[in-house]
Amino acid sequence: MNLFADIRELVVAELEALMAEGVLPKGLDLAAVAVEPPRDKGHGDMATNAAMVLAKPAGMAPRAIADALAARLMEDPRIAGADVAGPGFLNLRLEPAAWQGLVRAVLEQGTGYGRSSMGGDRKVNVEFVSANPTGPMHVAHARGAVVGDALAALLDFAGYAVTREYYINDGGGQVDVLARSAYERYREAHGLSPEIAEGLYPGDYLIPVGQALKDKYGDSLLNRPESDWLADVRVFATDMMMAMIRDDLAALGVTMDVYSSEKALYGTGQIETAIERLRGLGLIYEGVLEPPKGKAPEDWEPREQTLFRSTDFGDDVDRPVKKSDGSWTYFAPDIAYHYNKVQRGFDELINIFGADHSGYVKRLKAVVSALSENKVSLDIKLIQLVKLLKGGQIVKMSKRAGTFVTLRDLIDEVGPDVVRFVMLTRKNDVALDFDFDKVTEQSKDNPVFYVQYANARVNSILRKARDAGLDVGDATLSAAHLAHLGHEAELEVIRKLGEWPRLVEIAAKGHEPHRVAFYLYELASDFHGLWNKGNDDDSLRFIQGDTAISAAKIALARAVGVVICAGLGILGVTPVEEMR
RNA sequence: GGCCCCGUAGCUCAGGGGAUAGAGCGGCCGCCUCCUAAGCGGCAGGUCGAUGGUUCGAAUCCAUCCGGGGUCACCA
Repeated sequence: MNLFADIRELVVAELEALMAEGVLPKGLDLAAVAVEPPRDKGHGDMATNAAMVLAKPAGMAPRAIADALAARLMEDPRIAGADVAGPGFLNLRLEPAAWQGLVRAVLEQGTGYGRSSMGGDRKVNVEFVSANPTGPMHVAHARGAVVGDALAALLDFAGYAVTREYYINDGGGQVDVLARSAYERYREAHGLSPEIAEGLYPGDYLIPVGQALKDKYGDSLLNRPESDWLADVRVFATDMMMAMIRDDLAALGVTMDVYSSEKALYGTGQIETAIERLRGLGLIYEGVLEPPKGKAPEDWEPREQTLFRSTDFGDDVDRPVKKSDGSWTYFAPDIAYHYNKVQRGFDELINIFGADHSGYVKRLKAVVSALSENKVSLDIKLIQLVKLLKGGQIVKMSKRAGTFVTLRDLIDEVGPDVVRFVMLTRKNDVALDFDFDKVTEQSKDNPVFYVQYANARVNSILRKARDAGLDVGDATLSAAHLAHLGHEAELEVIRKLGEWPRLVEIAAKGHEPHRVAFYLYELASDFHGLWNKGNDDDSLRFIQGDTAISAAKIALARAVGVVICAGLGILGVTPVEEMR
C-alpha cells in the first residue's frame, strides 16, 4: 500500500475524466503531476501541483483547473478537503479513516510494507569494495562496502533483481609485490631476517602468510630464484588475502553474490574481443599522447601506444589500453570486465568507487556506453573520504608504515551496526567524520542510538502490554478498531509511516541509501514526540484501561516498529529490542 | 592548467524546480507520583558563496567567477 501513489492515481484519473468531458483540452501530458507531502503541515496532508504544471499547456488559469479538479476529488470517500492555495497548489486533507487504514496495512504487510515494484525485476549489478587483494580492508573500504550493500538492499526492496559483485584486482603488478612481501615473511618463518625493501608491503598481516607458506612448502622455496616461486606464492598469498577480506566483509554483514577475477580474464581472449569490438567502432587507435598539462613529470617521454578515444566522450585525453612494451594496462581488463557484465544481461550497472578514482569515471562510462550500444546505464558513485576522530584528534593512517586503521579495528571497537549506520548518515559525495566518542554515545546526538531507542520503546510497550494480560499478536492488532487513533499527534506519526513507500522509491531512483537513515531518524523523532505527549495527556499513552483503545494504540506503536525494522533491514543494522 | 566533489543557522548536516528553507549540536526557558527523562516541548539564530540567465516560480537547472578538498603519463 502506497497512499501517495494511490492518491496520485486518483488525481490522474480525475484529470483524465476532465479531459474526456472537455473541461480540459485532450492529450495533456500528466507525467509531471505530483502528489507530495506539503512542506508545511498546516497545508494539509498532501499537495498536488497539477494545476500549475497543466496551466500553460492547457492554456487555462491554474485556479480554474484546481477548482474543477477539487470538485471531483471531493467525491472520493478518502478526501476530506481540497483547497486551492498559493500559486495554484491543491492541498488535500484525507479522511482520518484513510490514514488509520494505513496502520492495518503496515501490520498486515509487515516489513514488506513499502516494497515497490518500481524496478520491474530489471537486472542491476552493484559492484563495490573491489579492494586490492594485498592487505586487510581499511576504513575507506568500509564506507564503500556499507554504501554498496545498503544500496543493493534498497534496490532489491524497490523491485530490482540485484547482484552484489566484487572485482578482484589480482592481475597486476601489485600482486607480484604482495608475493615478494610474503616471501620475505616466509623466510622470516624459517628464522631468517626478512628484507622488506622499499616498495614492499611491510604490514604484520603477512606474517601468518609466511608461516602458512612454510607449513605448505617447508623449506623448498628457500634460496631459489624468484622465477621458481613467484607464481605459486602469488596465488597462495592472494587467496589468503581474499579469505581475510571475505571474513572482514562477513564481520560487517556483507555477502557478495559474485567474485570476479581480473586475472581470469587474461588468456581467455575476452580482453582481445572487447578491444577489437571497440576498434570496430573506431574507438581504438595507435598513437602518441601529448605530455600531461600542468606539471609534467621530469622523465616524461613520448611513446606510441594503443589508445582508447575517450575524448569522444568528454574525457581530457585518450587513454592507453596497452603499455609501450605491448602488455595491457589496467584499463584493458576493466574494459573486458565491463563488457562481460553487459553480456551477462544487466540492465543497469552501478560501481562504488573511492573518490580518488574520479578521473576514471568518464572513460568507463564511455566504454559501457559504446559496448552496450547505449542500452546499459552505468552509474558510478564516488565515496568521499572518512575522517576518523578520537578525543578530538584525527586518527592518522599511514599505509607505508603498515599501521592503518583496519575495518576490523573499527568493528571491534564499535560493532558492525554502528559502523554501518554512521557510514550511511552522509551522502556518498560528502566527506564523513567518524568520531569514535560520538558514535558510542547514548544520546540523541547519536542517530544510531536514537533510532534504536525508538524501536526499543515499541518493544517495551509490547512487553508491558503482555504483562498486563493484553493480546498483542499481529492478528489482534490488525483487527483493532483504529478509529481510536484520532488525535492529531497520532495522525502525524501515521502520516510519516505513509511516506515510507514513497521514500523508498525516491531513494532507489537516486541510488541514495542515506535517505533511509534520515527517514528513520525522522520517524523515530515523531515517535519519541508522541511518547512524551503521553506524559501530559493520559489519553495519548499506549496502554489504556480500555482493551479496544489499547489495541488501536499499540497497533500504531507496532507499525512504527515494523517500519523501523524494515528500514534498518535495508541498512543492514540489527534492531535492538531493549537498551542496556 | 584540465577534470570531479563540496560551499545552506555559531558548529555538523538534510532538502536538490513550488508556498513562510529544515533537523541535531551549542545558547536560553520549561517538562519525570504514570509504558525507559538514554527522552520531549518552546524561544533565539539564514542576503542557501557571488553575479548573471532560463522559468508563472530557483537554495535547487544553466553560465561565469570566488573559496575549500580531491585527482591528473604505461601504477591499480
